[in-house]
Amino acid sequence: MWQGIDVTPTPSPRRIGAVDSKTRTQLLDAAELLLLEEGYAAVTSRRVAAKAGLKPQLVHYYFRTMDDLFLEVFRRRAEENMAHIDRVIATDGSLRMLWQLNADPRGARFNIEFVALANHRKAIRTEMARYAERFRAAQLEAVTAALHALGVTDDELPPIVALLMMTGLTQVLALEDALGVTAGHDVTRSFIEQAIARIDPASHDG
Amino acid sequence: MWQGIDVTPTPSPRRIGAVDSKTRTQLLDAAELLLLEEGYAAVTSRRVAAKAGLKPQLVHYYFRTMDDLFLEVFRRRAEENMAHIDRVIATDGSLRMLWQLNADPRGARFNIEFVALANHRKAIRTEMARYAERFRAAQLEAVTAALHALGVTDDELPPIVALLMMTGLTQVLALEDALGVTAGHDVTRSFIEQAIARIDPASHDG
DNA sequence: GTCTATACTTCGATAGAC
DNA sequence: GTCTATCGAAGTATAGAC
Repeated sequence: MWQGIDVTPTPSPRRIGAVDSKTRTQLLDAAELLLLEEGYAAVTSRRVAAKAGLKPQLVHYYFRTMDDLFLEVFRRRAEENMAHIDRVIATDGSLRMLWQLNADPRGARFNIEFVALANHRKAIRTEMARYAERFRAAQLEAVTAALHALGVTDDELPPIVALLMMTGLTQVLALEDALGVTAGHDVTRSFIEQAIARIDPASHDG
Repeated sequence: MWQGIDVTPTPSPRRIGAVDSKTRTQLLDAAELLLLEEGYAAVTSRRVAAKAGLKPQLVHYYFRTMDDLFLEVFRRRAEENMAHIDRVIATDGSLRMLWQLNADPRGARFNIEFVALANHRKAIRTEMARYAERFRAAQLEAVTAALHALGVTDDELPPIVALLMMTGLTQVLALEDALGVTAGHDVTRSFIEQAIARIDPASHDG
């Protein structure tokens, strides 16, 4: 299990609540919901507490700073995603499955907020980079195996290019969807699915 | 010229500074810089004013609300981008040029912040959607013309798919770059450039 | 181990002086 | 047309009571 790395320069003398506390989990849930619904700027100690039906000061009892809270929200989701990816790939590492894995719009939305946050919070940027590399490695391995198994050479289409295109495309679709701009999305999705079906006729939907 | 649409429900009686004021421009510049450097959460009336070397209350003299300020920052950039796109396409609408147009990392970064902002500010979401559609239409027209001129049929590669893939790819490259994750980026960029050179040998770099 | 009283800072916004 | 004095609400964080 992932332990989390404490990078506190001089450990604060202040006391922090137990990590297995039910209240702590409620605060994390509330923070995550708030982040998804209203963006990171809405995740303040007062609003998180209000959403959880608790006193604002409890946020700072369980999390030394707001950054610590953000980090925990991120890690929790990231670990879950990582496990999900590993599970799916182990079961069915087909191109079709890898496409579906990336096409989840909820994950994309979560991403948008954290990327923006990472833009100006060093601790979060570092943690995101760490997970981004793990996600990338796991998916690249699967894409490489899938393409090679189908006889696609690196000259025709390098696996990393296929992966980055897939990631970029799903990201941009999710992003525009959030804006309410969806022209051409269906056409694009079915084109990709047909392209996958063409080079990998064996894998098909349930 | 774009006029801007006032959607104020009941027009506030409060007085607002002239749009051609030099001070107003200084505030917009400061806000944009702050947004790029530290993210939207750093764009507060006090910090914007401090960066411009002015009093905080001036922000609310020139902009009724902080949302109005954000909208103006966005519109200013968006108009500039739109003009740039139109100019480039009119001069050279080749695939190569369209790729380079999207590959500008500064624009991508600006985008990230505003997408995150748009996630929970309706007025900004609406304005972003409006411009997203204009950008899309202009670029789609150019991509369609370029592909058809090269004999690429819609069955082989629909223009909207090509455009969304290009947009997504450049976005994901910029985004990862900001995180410090750049593995495979160079390989991908040169693969795309070679692919463009292959189907469009006439267009080449200066 | 859990929670609360409280300090002090910064926020957006307005009313009114020049 | 331009700018300032000031308000009330909300922000993070700590020290100490239970």
